Order: sequence, then C-alpha cells, then structure tokens
Amino acid sequence: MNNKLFVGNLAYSVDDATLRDLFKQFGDVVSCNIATDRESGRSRGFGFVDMQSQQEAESAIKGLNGTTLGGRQISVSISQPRPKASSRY
DNA sequence: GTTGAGCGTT
Repeated sequence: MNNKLFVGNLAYSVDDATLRDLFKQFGDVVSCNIATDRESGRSRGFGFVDMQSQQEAESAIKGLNGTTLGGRQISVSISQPRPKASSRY
C-alpha cells in the first residue's frame, strides 16, 4: 500500500500550498502537487499528496474526504500508480 | 472540469 493520496474534484483556486496546509493537519506532508495541465499551465481540478506514512494518509482521507473546499466537495483517496512514460500510445 | 509531470535512455 502506498502513502500517496489522490485529491479529486478540486477547485481551480486551490494550489499545492493549500493542499499541504490541509493535509499537514493529519500528518507530515512529504510532498504535494496540483495536477496542472502541461500544455495550458492551468489546474486540472485534482492533485496528489505524499504523506509520511500510510497511517497519516488514512487519517487525512477520513478527515478531508467529502469535505468542501473552495466551493467543491473534494474526493480524497489512495492514488494509483501512474502508467510508465515509456508506454506512450 | 477526477489518477499528475518530465526526459528521449530511467
């Protein structure tokens, strides 16, 4: 089990610092990043947070999943591995 | 408005 968290349905007004501040309340945030569009540079409406441990990650899920942030009800869950870049279509 | 991004050789 990984300790990466997927945060979906985020408001465009939310940034990486906002996510970090939210998740650090439940544990140590190793890293956090908003999924910005590579070609547009704009937020895609979701992000990822790397917690120090899975235990802290679970606490963050229970504490932040389903909550409203920036007017949007965010969805927090364990992220899934990203496909290999070498396997581009 | 929901599973990133980067590089051409990790």
